Amino acid sequence: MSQNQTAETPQRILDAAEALFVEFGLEATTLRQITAAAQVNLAAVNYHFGSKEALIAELFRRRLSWLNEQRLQQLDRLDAQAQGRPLKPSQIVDAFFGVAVRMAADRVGGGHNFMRLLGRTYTEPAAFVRSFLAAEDSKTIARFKAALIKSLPDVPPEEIFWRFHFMLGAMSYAISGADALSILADVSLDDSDGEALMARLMSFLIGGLRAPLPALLTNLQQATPTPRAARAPKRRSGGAALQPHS
Amino acid sequence: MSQNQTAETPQRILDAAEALFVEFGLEATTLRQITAAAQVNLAAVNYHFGSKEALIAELFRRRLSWLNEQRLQQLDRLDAQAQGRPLKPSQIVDAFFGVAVRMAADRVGGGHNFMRLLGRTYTEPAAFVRSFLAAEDSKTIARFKAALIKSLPDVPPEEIFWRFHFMLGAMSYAISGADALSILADVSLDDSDGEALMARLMSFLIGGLRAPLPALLTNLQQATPTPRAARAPKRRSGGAALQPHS
DNA sequence: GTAGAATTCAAACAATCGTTTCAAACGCAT
DNA sequence: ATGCGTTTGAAACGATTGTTTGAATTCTAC
Repeated sequence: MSQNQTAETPQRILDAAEALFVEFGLEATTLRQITAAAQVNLAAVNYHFGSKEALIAELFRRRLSWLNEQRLQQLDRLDAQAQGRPLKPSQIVDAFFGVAVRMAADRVGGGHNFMRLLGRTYTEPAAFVRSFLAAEDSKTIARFKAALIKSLPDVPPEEIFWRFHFMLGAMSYAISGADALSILADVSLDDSDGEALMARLMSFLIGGLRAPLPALLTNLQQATPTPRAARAPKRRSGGAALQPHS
Repeated sequence: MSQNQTAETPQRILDAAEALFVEFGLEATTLRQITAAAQVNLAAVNYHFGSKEALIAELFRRRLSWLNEQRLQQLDRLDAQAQGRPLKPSQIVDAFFGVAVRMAADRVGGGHNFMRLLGRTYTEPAAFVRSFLAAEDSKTIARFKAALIKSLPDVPPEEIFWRFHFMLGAMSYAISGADALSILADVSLDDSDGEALMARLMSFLIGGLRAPLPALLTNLQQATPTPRAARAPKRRSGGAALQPHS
């Protein structure tokens, strides 16, 4: 037994876990699912990684470090050839989001699965996930925000922060792609073409980033009713609530 | 005992569950947490709702029905006073996203909690959640998409679908707000002003929606390395992987 | 007040979770 | 081949999960 075929056990576990986490979520995916898919023993996860949490952390770390490395290299390249002059916002946006979307377009290497997972994770409730996400991303984000501020001297930094945040959301949903979109659209959209998605997303992002500043001190609330909680009108239609089994 | 103070048991359960789901997620939140927070007996959830899944469904239903009702009313109002002429895209966007953001600004009625939960749920892995999300939203989404298509006759419908999707993502992150933003920004942004957030988001959305169409048949891949999975370089720094307890 | 339905309560249910255990199998230097 | 550290294997661990049970309690109508 134990042919140790091509990849060693930790790699197999990471790859299997990545696919399952996308499908079922971090919490709902069990170690038994993962080890079964990876064709390794159940105890292998705790042996090689120490715990499920450590497995998740390592899973994100190996991809995020590569992703942010590429982003910073791209920004360095642009900075070098700009020779001190401020970059165009579209260049900065492309360096940050373009690398991510191109990674998401990589279906065979697993990048697609990971990016779908990552987009969801920025709003993940689990505290430990957000903590190492922040640790991995903070340096990169800081450099890109600084570049954007320098690139858009007429836009207040706080406004840039928010728009960067909005762009992250748009990218996240763009990568989640057909999953959530199939809810909304009766037609099935073709999201297999990563380059086309990239082009769509990029023009949207630039349009939003360069939009005219909001007139903050304008018309207050319009004729909209107060958004209170809807009192639940009636719960069940038919019979009483006696022992609602099955 | 059993003072049955102000709200009856099902309401108390729904309100408590809503707050806990935002904080810990749908799966990670236990019925014992919920019933303890609502100060009701553990069995009350299964008695009144039938199961945890049914509780979640009812929780989303009571808010979503109200939300989509308001959206459609707003669109009806605009349609009526437009008298057949196509609406401005900003009007349509405001009718759809404005109602949501204003609901998210309602912190006392629980709307804030729910909208944070909703934004995350569109990318939720759990199948049963997405199914009734689709059921609740499909009619509303269809009407708004039709309005947008009519409002933007020069933009291909498929492009509008995608941009609508991007807008949903931006709104989701906008509402998640300071949670995810605190990862990215060292400064603490003030997201307490719902009207200011609304203004920021709306100008971003309109800018993205009205952005020039991407030149789809342009430059192909640039000088970016192939986004393969990074081979995990080294896992642990120090000692061996023998019994890594604690 | 009393009967009967609706609700609440404490306790237990089977199932499944992440984790641990310890012996067996393996890899590899000598 | 021998010895030893590394990895795998099957089985069990305690804890926690959603759910169910059946008796007590409260509520409502007569």
